[in-house]
Amino acid sequence: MARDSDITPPRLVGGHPPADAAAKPTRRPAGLAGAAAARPLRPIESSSVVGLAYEQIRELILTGAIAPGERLGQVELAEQLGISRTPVREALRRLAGEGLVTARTNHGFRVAEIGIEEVMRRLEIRLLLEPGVARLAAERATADHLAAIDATIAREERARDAAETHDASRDFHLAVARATGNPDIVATLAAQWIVEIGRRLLARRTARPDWQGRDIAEHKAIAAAIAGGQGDLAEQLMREHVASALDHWAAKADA
Amino acid sequence: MARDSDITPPRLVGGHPPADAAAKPTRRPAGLAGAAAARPLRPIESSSVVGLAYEQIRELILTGAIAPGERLGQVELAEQLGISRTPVREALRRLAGEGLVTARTNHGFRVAEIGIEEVMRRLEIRLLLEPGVARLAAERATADHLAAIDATIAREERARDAAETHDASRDFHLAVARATGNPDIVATLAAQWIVEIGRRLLARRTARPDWQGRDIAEHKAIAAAIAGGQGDLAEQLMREHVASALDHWAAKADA
DNA sequence: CGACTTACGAATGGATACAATATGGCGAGA
DNA sequence: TCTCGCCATATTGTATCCATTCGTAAGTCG
Repeated sequence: MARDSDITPPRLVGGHPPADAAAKPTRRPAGLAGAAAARPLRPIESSSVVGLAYEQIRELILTGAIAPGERLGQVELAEQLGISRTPVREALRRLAGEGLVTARTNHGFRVAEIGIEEVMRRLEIRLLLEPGVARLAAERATADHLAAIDATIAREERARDAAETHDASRDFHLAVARATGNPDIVATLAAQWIVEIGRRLLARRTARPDWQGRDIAEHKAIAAAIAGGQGDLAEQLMREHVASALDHWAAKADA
Repeated sequence: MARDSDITPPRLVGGHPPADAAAKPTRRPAGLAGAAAARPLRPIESSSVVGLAYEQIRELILTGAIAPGERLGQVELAEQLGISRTPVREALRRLAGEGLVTARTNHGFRVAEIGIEEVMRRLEIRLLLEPGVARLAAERATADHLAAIDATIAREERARDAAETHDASRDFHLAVARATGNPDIVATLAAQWIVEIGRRLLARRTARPDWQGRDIAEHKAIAAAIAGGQGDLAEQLMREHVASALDHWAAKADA
């Protein structure tokens, strides 16, 4: 079959994947080479057309190429992807399960809208989850986990635009979650970012001049607390960290 | 996650989905009449065939009619439902998105397995979330919310078997989550129950003689704290409530 | 002149047909 | 007897086709 392009293999987020080994920070093949170690053989990434369509449509949505609220015509997508409508529909259905698109019978699929109030709802979930996650991470993190966390901070410092900054920041939080050893926590937390479509709302946030530097500083403090096994401190720092983001958005909502 | 649209119906509540009207005869009788009857599947005879197929397959999995790990043959399901494979596939893909079934390309769909360690991973998420949820509920609950919470406790007391008890107990926790006013919290929490396939593992838990009564008593105490606006107390009681469940399963895991 | 009706076109939902892949049995050879 | 390789069959994956519904806009009546 048309194996046109190398695909992004295991989805980072979404669904409830059973195993988490091979933790991959982002879809960049670069970086961590020998970390796998455990099993020399990795299962083959089967490239079904559905999977490819899923990846591509997802990327279109996440990069903002298709705006929130916009219609996702099945024929149009199928033609552009060079496939038939059937796999497109299944890919869309899968995206709907993740909340990236909405579906109404006989009305087709649309890119999910997201407003400030929804961002705040998600942040509230993070505020409930992440302090405890940080505590667990401090109690359980292995050396590999700590290295992975540091790597995301390094990426954050190297980031050159809002999108990279956002991705690295998100991956920091997911790396902390991974340190709990509970893959379901990672999946649940990752779901809170899924709907931040297009990273556009975030662009406004990161536009605030001092934000990025402050974010990184807070991340470093949290990482240090985790590395030092200081569960109470990590919990408290993470709570303040997420709460400040929530406050920031709340202020924006009023304006 | 769950947004409106009929593709994402309520499905959080205990009972069966509401009966749908609009009986529109399918234009294809497709006579393999006597072949069915193996499973309690009734042919679908309404619009939105995917949704209905989803409901029925989901019910089969949740009630344990199809055991975890068992294969979900597309043709078999399609024939028993009296529809074609296309909507069946889409329903299965949607169930895969929720983690109820697993999908491997060219290998078909299977009912997801779940073991004690997975139940514990889910409980750990609940342990992170629910204390804070209880606090928020105490701060925000309206009279309607309180009534809904009480209703689930009443159902719990009326329950006559393990399945009813389990459903009512789950609905208590979801009703508390609903009192936070954040629907995403409800969805996130609900996802933690989704994979408790067949309520079978739970049957063993509820088999413990004093369990049900103790559960109800704890629920009542939590509800009282929420109704009284005692956020600290509600949080603490909920933490102990969930923690005891986690301890219980941990003990089981050792045995 | 405006609101309602009604046809037409386009796109979705579902069914069927075809292609590709895996599963299981059988036989040959070590 | 066990293992490997091959073939038949069953099942999944994808494409194509038909029926139905929705959106739109022209057309008609008040």
